[in-house]
Amino acid sequence: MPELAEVAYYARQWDAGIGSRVAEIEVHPRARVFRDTDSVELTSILTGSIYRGSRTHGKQILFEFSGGRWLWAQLGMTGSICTEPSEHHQEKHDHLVLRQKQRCLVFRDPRMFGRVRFFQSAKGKAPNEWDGLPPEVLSDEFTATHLEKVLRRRAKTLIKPLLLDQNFFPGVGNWMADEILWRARVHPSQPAGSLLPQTSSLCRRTREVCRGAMRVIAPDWGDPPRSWLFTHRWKDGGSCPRCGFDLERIQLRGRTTCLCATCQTG
DNA sequence: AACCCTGTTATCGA
DNA sequence: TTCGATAACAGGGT
Repeated sequence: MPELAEVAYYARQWDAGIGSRVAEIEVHPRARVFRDTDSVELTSILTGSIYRGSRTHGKQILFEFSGGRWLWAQLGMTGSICTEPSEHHQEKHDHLVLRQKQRCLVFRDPRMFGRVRFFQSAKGKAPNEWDGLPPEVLSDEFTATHLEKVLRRRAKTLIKPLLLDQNFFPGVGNWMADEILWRARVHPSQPAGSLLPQTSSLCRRTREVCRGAMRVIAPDWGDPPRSWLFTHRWKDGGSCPRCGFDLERIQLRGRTTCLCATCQTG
């Protein structure tokens, strides 16, 4: 489910618990979401700490707790983050429940493609891995020059699968990639190297879609406007909001890709 | 009942 | 080395 802006939305869901103590923790210790961490250690060390707040990087979420304790979450396909009332009973897919006096902070994920990792570090210092993440699309480092290097380095890779590569476009997921290519009028199966002449427009569209998604979705999960491809892409018989031509769905690297064959050439 | 899925990773082979 | 195809993960919606 979640891409850049949805992830940002979820990251904020625990905000009500900022400054409050985690009195008790419930985990599903065998859950696949803990495959890279020790959930027993997580439980014993995190209990009693105070929730400080969250930050995101692409699809990654980092939750900070007092005493240099951190939870790093990825939502996979079906992960979500919410709060529940203090009397909440752990549900089937609630893999992590942080109980505070006034509420519960919950990580939920039916398919368990998501992941939760526990880190400890010097106070106020994010885990080392966090600093090694690639430039975010909406950061100043994500320039046309930077994008050009990416297109050259992965010249033979088809542009759509490349856009889904989190090493280069952190936060971009399936619908955002389609939206970017539709706006840039680029066919998703163009090799990245063939798009060098369009680097600056591709860069602009990429940033535009990310910024737009953050504006519309991140604050309160708003619906994107009808002018976006997004609202038409899943409907059978959907048509291009720009030219009215029938939208097409193809498979690329195993992912459904929606495009307008009239607007997007190549 | 069959097929779909806003994600990621390992493996095999060209 | 790089990249594509494929499967696997696991559950819910249509």
